[in-house]
Amino acid sequence: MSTPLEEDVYHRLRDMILTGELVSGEKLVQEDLSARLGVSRTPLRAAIAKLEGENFVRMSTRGEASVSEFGLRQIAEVFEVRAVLEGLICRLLAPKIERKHTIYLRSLMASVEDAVKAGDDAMYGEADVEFHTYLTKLIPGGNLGRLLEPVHSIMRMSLSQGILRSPAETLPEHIAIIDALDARDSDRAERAMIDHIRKTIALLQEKAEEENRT
Amino acid sequence: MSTPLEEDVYHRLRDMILTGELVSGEKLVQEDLSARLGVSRTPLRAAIAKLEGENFVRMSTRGEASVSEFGLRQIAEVFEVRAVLEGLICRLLAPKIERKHTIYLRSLMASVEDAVKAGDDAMYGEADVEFHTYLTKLIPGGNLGRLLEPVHSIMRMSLSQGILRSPAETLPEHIAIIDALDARDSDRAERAMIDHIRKTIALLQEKAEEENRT
DNA sequence: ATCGCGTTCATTGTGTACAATGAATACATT
DNA sequence: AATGTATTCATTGTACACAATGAACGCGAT
Repeated sequence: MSTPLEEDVYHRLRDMILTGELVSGEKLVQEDLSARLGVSRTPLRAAIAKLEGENFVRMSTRGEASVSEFGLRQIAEVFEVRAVLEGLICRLLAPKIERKHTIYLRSLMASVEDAVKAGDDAMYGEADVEFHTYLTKLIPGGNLGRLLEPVHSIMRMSLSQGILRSPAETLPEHIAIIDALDARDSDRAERAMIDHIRKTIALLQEKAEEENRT
Repeated sequence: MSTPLEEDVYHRLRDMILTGELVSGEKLVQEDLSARLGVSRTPLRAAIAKLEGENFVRMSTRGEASVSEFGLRQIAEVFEVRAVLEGLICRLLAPKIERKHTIYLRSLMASVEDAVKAGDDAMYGEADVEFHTYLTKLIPGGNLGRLLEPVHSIMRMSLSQGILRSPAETLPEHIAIIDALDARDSDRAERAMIDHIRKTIALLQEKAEEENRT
């Protein structure tokens, strides 16, 4: 029992939400879930409380927990936040970023390009997430990082639903960000990152409208 | 028992952290706390888990919970986030803000000015928080608002420690923000808010250095 | 004196039992 | 039939008891 059950349950529950195994808005019945996960209600409640703090779960006025709603509209909202926060990251990072990091990111992008040319689209999304989480993890202190972790989870979720722009669009944008970082230009890096994410937001809003129309 | 004990305990615990009754870094011993609050460990643990999700509490590798560290340095970090997020709020709000809101904010600032002239500095901080939380609550959906709630708690904490700039500096900045909102100028409103908060950050960093030197 | 070892002790993690609450259902009354 | 009312039932909230784990401490061997 090296790892507490609570933590395990927390991760599993979180994954269930992220993968859509637990659908948005679905009620979380403690007894059912504890049976399903093979644990008692006690660690489950702890996990739910933590998820509630992270806003993955909402509590009704009664005491009923339900999965927070993550429709296209909500994802767009979260991405607005993501845009300015990751912009901030670039701004803070640019003045003193080390070469090895930008080199790594460039190589990551190069490998994506190769894979896409070879017809392997699967790894593209993963590399996209990696690009953004990598930058986040470079910030010392990790306070900002902790704030962005749930946001990146949502990002992963959104692209598991097939919501993303083509590499042909995003790759040059990523490169532009790296270039600005290499140039130690805080303003340009921040701007490039914000523009990059806002273009995805525009796509999300388009899709949301389209969905509403039907 | 209309309100669940968990929630009550959660609020009390949170306040204890915010008011400094529980000091930064202090270990949270469940038995002690439950005795102190007059409840069993069960609702206490729920509250701690939730606070952990909100990053007010950190868990050690063991299982020991401790109050997250909020020194000047950390507050400055949080304020960086606050700056871009509240900037975003202004950006989103500006295009369609209603007159009555800006009128209210102006009257709030006017009353502060009067109070300060009369020598009442106490309400100044409160009005400052009110200014920022009011704007936050204007955003529909409340997703962004939930994200900023803990941040504003920290803001309140910081000024209970007497960390703030004089009204002579900040009042004109607040007015400038309101003006930009009234003009429906998103860019200017965002910029004004960010500049406003970053000036406070500069003060925080000054203080932090000064503190380190001693 | 220092290092290793075993024993206590403090503290957290988990399960289970029970209380409390609100919702759904069935029933009676008009 | 419709409405109001009592009763069951599903579900959460709380306490408590016990298990498990790691730390502090003392004690003996070298």
